[in-house]
Amino acid sequence: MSPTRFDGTQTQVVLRRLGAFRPLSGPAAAALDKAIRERILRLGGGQDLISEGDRPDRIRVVLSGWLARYKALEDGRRQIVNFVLPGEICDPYSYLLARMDHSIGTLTPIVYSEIERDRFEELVASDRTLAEAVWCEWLASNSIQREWTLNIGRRVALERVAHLLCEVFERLRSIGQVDGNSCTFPITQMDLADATGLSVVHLNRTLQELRAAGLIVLRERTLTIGDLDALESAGLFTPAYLHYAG
Amino acid sequence: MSPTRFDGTQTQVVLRRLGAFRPLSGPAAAALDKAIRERILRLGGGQDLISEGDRPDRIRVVLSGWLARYKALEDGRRQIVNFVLPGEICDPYSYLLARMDHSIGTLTPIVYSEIERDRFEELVASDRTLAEAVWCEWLASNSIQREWTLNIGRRVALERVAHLLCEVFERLRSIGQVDGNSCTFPITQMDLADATGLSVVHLNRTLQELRAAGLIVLRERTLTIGDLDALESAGLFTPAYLHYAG
DNA sequence: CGTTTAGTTGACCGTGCTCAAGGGGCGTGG
DNA sequence: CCACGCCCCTTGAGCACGGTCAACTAAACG
Repeated sequence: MSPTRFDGTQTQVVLRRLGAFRPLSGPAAAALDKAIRERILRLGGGQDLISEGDRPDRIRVVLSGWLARYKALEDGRRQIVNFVLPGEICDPYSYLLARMDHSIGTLTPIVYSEIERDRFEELVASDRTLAEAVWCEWLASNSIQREWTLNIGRRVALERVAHLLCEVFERLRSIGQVDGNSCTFPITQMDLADATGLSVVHLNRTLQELRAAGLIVLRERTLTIGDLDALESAGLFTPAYLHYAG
Repeated sequence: MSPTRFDGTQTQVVLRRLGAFRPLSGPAAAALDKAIRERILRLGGGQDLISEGDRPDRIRVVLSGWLARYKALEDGRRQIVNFVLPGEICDPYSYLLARMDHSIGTLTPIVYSEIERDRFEELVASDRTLAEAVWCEWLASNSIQREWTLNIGRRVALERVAHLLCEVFERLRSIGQVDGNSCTFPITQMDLADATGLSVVHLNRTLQELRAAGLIVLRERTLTIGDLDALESAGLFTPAYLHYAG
């Protein structure tokens, strides 16, 4: 499925993602689905959805494509602090703070939906399962954030990259976007380097190490994991921090 | 003030911290203060308040002393992913998830208050300013989390340590716990190393570099900043991400 | 008074960075 | 249609930042 097409079924990914934390009541799911469909938008790759310093005033949910939360230093150094994958809410409640403390940019072209603040608050106020699902989704995102800090602070390059690949694969699996042991992996090595705190050169060499060990095949924007157990072991990966109910 | 004494005024630090995000209504502040006073507890240094894998089921707020959120790898590597300072809420809403994804341990003896989940939910449901303040406090904690990821991923050792010292100083200032250009700094170099993703040896040398440059004096659990502007500049520190309303 | 914990220093080494160059794919314009 | 430029990936060489190992000191503590 092309990331820029919208075929009318993609709103399902949001319900599926939230449903991984709390089963949504029928009415809540219907109301959320309706709200999402009212304002579907697109954005090309390499664009900022919102930038550090902006005033956040609405909610956005990703229907397809990948984004990155990132922070940049003045001299150009950049750190991606998390990915935002399909089904995820970009910025729940962030309008409570005056300014964005980080940017959210597209890594690929995306399709997303915008929901105004008031509308969003009505939605979560109207149904407890929905409110809790949104909360959990956000708490899980914070948990991933912490795991990334551990990843960058205490894992060596090979572990670090392996861990990230395992995480992305699991996150995509939870929304039904893996096919056997393969998934789309539409980002550049420079993005991966900025996500792992490595230089592009060293990231490249680390990927080749993983390839040479038969753990992954990564080409043409597709990741295939040769031996998931081995990759998880190489990355010291355990999925508990993703907080999926299953 | 000894971190283990409770003199009856320390509940103020919580109101002060929350008030930095939203002015609390009088009744909300009074109700919160009352709830905090009902169950005051103590814990020695080097203890876990809650451990990874535990089921969270209540709220705790820190009245005095420092804690760390941390994650550990099986082989002993440890990463502190954030500090929890006086006035902060350890785990708002984390009981919505089944298991803790990280541990929270004391770096010093602490005084804290426990509030049961139901009681806490009543409190925040009863007053919008309180609910928003709690939300903001949590959002700000997430923001610090992101800054730490940037810090560890993209700043070199000297910048990294300088940044952390600036941040802690600002956080303590916001709760009135700095004295001029000095503040208590009650943690070991090993804790600092685990917070910055450095080895103890290299952290020690980095501190000495900062000392030699006249930027800091750090001894006997007290940090004195010689030249705050210079330290902030060395750490590429800007306080916007702390989200203080002032 | 012995033991433990925290801080410090030296020496050596390795992981990962920098700089530099080249190749391949792809879109664009001449 | 081909040329060119751009982006992304890859590779080599050299080096530096920061890690590891080890030993020693000083303070805290029982």
